[in-house]
Amino acid sequence: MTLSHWLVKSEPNSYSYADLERDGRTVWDGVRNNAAALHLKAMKEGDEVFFYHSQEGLAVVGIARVVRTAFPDTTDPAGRFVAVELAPVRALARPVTLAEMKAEAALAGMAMLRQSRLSVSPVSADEWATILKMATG
DNA sequence: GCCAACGTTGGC
DNA sequence: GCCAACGTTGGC
Repeated sequence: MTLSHWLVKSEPNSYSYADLERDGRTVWDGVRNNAAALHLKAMKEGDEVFFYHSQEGLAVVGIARVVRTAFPDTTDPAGRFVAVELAPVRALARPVTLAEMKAEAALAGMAMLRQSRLSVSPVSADEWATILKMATG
C-alpha cells in the first residue's frame, strides 16, 4: 500500500504542534468544508501529514501520522462531516515558512498555496520531499 | 484591522 | 437554478 501525504492547518493559539506532542494523539475534528472533508476521507492509516501553523508562525512545524481513518465528527450536529485521529511523529529541525514555500519554484503547484483557505490539502511526493529538504537546509 | 478568496444561504 | 449578500478563513 502506498502512503499519501497531506497538510493540515491549525492556529497555534487554539491547537499547536506542541499540544499534539503533549497529547500523544488527537481527534482532528471541526472541519466544515467539503473539499477538506473529502481529503480527510481519503486519508489512510499511516499517511504522513505536515502540521502547519496558520495566523501565527505561518510555517510547517512538524509531521503527524494518521492513526485512525475517517469517522463521523461528533461536533457536527448535522452529521455530515468527518474527523480523523492524528499522532505526532516529529517536529521539523527548522520550520519551513509560508514565504519560503511561495519562493520555491518546485512548490508552485502545491494545493495549499493555490487555495489558501483550504484547511486540509494533499501534498505530492515531490512536494513532501522538497519541504523536508528545506527543513534541514 | 483590512481585504481577498471562496463557500454558503436565501430571495426570486 | 441563478446570483447577490453575507460569513469565515487566513495572509498581509
